Amino acid sequence: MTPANLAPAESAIDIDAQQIRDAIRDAIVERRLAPGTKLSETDVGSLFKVSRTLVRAALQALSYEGLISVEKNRGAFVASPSVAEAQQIFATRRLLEPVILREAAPHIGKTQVTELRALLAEEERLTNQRGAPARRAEIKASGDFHLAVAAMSGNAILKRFMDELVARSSLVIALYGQSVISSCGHSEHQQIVDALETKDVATACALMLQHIDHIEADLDLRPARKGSDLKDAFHL
Amino acid sequence: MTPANLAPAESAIDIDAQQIRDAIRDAIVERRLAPGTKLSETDVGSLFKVSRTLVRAALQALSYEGLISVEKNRGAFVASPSVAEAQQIFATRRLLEPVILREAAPHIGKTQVTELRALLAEEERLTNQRGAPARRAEIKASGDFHLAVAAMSGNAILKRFMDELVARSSLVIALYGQSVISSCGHSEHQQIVDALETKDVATACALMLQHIDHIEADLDLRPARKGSDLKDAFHL
DNA sequence: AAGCGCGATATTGTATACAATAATAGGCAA
DNA sequence: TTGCCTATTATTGTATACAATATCGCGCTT
Repeated sequence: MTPANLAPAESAIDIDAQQIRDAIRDAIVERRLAPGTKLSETDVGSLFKVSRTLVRAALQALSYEGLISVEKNRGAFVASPSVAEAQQIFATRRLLEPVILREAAPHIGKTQVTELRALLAEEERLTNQRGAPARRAEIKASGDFHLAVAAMSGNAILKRFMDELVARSSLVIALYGQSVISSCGHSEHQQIVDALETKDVATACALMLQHIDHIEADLDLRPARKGSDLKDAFHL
Repeated sequence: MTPANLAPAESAIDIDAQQIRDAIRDAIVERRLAPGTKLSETDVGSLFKVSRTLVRAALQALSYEGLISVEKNRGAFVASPSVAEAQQIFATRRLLEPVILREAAPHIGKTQVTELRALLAEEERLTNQRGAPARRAEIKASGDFHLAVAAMSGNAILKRFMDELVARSSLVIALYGQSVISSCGHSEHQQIVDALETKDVATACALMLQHIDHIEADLDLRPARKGSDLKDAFHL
């Protein structure tokens, strides 16, 4: 499969590695590229009208983020996190997000609440809209909420860690998600903002943990899936 | 300055990007390469007897880790974290290391304690040894202790986050450290292991925070240093 | 003498060419 | 027909060539 669904409107002249990286990352996060999809250097290159050099740079960067895996002499593939990796990703989010919330809380005033509510509004708008593009935008918007909170912590390092975790979460949801319905309960984000607005950090943290639980509850993280249990797959 | 102190014994045939990256990272972490040092692509390439292609790949990877900064059309330099960055690095360690400790604690049994004590013994051996190479090894060993604990958490993602933080901490210490003496109080590591051995996680966390405080206390993180305050520098 | 501008030089950015490895298909033998 | 082996093809890995940009030094001007 040659991904023809990669470059939205990047026909602007003079693409650089960073833009390619962002375009591919967006495509992965919005699930236009399925886990396992091969990203051939020449294909991607011709798509963006650049040489393999820049493509390789972009792919290398994405592999560092854990969004693609490059196999020596075989090429780059959109990552398919194993069950174990999926569990680690969410375990890490459970550990980090409360910490981030506590860090961010002191910096959250009227301005920040307004900013977060704007994100919520956008989420809601997308929820009420139908069609695949809206679903994709919704996935991204849902992640953006978590990232916005992380940014408010004022700690760029934490923000970067969350960038990675949110992006990889999207992959996990693509692989193991069951309900087609939105990945993130929108109302839960709302409740978290409410708690933040009243400076009730403890409640906000509790809600965040519940929220992550709910996301993970929608996942089917049973061991199978890895070819080994073929008989099991047919037996039922 | 062309770094002649980079490749220890890498004359082994067929170096790849990963090895170059590791060699440079070690050189940075062990402070054989000072912050601000320029890493010219051709120089590094001829040093390892590879083309610029591989060097660029290695440099790109290191820039993701925050160990070097690449300026467009100007080249790559060993990073010199600003005061603000330095503070964020340590702030993040203060947030993460207790979390890691709590995660690791359940997995720490006799075997793990033995492993940690072996690291402590190595640290002590180096402390009692004189000469620059021993000092370098000591810096690395001190970081290795923190990384070993992170590894015991069983969470590869947390481990990777700590990899980055420990490496960058080494840069900060190189830049802002005052005492020439060892960066990490060795006895503090020992106390932490003692607490872990008795499953006293709360104490271990408290000791860890104190430990980080002590490291940071040895730093001179006053704003100056950035050229702007020349008059201040001479005034005193 | 100091400052400015311009040309020479060196270094990085990108594309391409070549080498090495893996995937594929076809044919041969059992 | 099935299985294996080989030749072919395609793709990645690495080096090199060329283009673009920045740096440095020289000479000119004021």
